Amino acid sequence: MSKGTFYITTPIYYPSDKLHIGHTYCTVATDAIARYRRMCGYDVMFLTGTDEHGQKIEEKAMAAGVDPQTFVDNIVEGPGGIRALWKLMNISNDRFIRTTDDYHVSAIQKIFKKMYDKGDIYKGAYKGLYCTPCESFWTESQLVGGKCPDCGREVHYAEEEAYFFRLSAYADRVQALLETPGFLEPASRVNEMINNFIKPGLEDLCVSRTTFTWGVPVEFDPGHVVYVWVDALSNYITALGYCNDKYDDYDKYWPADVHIVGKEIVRFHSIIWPAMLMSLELPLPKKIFGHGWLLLEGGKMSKSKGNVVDPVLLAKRYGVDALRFFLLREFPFGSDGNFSNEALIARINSDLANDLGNLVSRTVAMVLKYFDGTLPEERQEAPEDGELKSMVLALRDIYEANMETYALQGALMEVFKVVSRANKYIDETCPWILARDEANRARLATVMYNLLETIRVCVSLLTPFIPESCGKIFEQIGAGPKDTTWDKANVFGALPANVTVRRGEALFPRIDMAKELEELEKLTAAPKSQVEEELEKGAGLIDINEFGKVELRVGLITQCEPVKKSDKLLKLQVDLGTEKRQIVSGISQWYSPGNLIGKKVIVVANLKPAKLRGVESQGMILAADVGEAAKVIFCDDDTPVGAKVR
RNA sequence: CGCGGAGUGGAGCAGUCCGGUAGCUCGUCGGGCUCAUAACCCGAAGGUCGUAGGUUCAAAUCCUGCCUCCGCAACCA
Repeated sequence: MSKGTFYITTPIYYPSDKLHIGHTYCTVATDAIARYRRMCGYDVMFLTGTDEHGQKIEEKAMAAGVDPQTFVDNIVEGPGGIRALWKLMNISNDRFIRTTDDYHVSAIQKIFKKMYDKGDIYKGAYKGLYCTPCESFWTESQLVGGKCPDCGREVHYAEEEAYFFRLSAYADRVQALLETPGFLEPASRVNEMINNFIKPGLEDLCVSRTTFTWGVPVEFDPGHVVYVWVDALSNYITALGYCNDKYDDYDKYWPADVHIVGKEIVRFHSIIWPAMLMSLELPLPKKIFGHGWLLLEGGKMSKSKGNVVDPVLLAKRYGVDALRFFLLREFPFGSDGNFSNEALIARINSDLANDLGNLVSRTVAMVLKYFDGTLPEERQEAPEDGELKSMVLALRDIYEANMETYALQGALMEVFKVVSRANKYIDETCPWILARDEANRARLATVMYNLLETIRVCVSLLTPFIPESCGKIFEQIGAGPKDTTWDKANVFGALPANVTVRRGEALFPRIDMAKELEELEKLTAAPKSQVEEELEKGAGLIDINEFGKVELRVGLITQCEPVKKSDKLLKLQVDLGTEKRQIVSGISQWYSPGNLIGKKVIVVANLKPAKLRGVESQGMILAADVGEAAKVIFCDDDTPVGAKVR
């Protein structure tokens, strides 16, 4: 019966913040694929998890006043955390890995050592210009006036020891791999990888850090911690038991059939990860699939835009299945898609409520009304049954073809074509007219049976996408577990002839679009401003002396021009009364030179100079953040130039 | 000339590889039906396929230039 194994993974997510709809999208898609494979008879291993090390976590934990482990424990396992989110979203992962799990940590140390012993990891020097007080390396181009861009002090040439992975040694093999059809999909990503990273030359990769401690220590060289590449990517094998005794499935499931990843991390998975595996002399994953992003109003989702969509809110409001369905039905899996509340509600209403939910509802209602819920066994076929039946019989193959190429959207579209056809079939056969004459009893029963069979097949195929709702529908149409298998999905006539239906609740209630949009607006429109949040935390308060360190003055803009080769920068000449300053400001998207010349603004006069796009900036002008945009603070015309502001 | 994606009826998209009557979903308008979650079914209106050239009997599709939008990367002091 088993068709073999199928190992599928999501990325391991970084628990520095709550996860948003984008992470949910990726995980839900992976879940649907995993469920599909199980339904087909594969022995599936579906892995997801969290990548918990690194400087950012360390800093976040410190800011929250807890140790890093407590911090990540809370985000991962705590209430409203990542595991709770996956439970809510009905994710069927077989395993969950945390990179802070003991077995993973010790496995990473062994992996690191293996690569070191082989000579693929070597101790080298991270060379560069070093600023001692800032403990930071800078490249030539990052320097400002030859000095540290952070503090403005002198830098000196220094070397710091670090471990490097000989990525360059695998460049040719990686390129060949990338060019292997089917390895990296969608195929458009292949050129991107080759043009951006292979062609310019692959450099060896720094794989250890000494600047923070929250990571896997390099066993044979304390003081170094393993950097994210080795630590995180290896999760795909440590979770199977590679280099550890916790699990024993490596031989069974590796190599992975597919790593589902977001397009932003395609590079790590299609270049660095294979090179690491080559070094370890392990088989390579069969496929990397880079899905697209959900964009909001055409732009990227980001915290600073305040437009991060909360999956919990949506799932609770409309149902987990409705959200799952929307994500996978609305967007082509490989490309970016525009998320909007309108689209969500429209999709739920049209496909789930109007087409599928209503089809089930009207069919069950008719069987109850005309036959008291149980069909008689007499049948009478008619020519108009043919088209519906043949569509149902052809559906599984078409669906399968789509699913095999990760065209989740296409698979769903095909199922709904048949759902629509069934609705049309009701109109063609007019059961309510048949019901008027007892002589049509056999014909009427046939129509009902055909509808139930159509629903059975369609819903069987929808199970990987909306598992819970499908269970409820099966109950309503009287389908038992043996009627809803993959093998029965290309059979017409699996339900018993005298099938009994049961009335159930409305599965997908229709949503009042205008009302809901208003509600959603209210719920999402009031995120706390950053200032409020910081005040709440009691952090970020300064005393008057600290404020006094900032020298603010009124300045008159006398000249203004765009900085060449820059999208955002304007070069301003500002008169401060006692002196003139050149200030570069990133506001050209919102202001043209004409709107600025002659205006009075507030200038931070004692800011250390910095170089932006090669142009020196001797201060900064104050502007308010308005979402992504900036609004410069202008002074009244009669404010004297040079006046101190406090 | 940094890398990549995209511009197709009001909205969102398919079609572009392999030129040949421009298609889908939603919305709008008209009609039908009454089993059903004011749902369902039928019909109609609406597009010089970003733009300018070129190749061709024929271009949304191939070639060249240009414009606009988006993402990544660099600069939002």
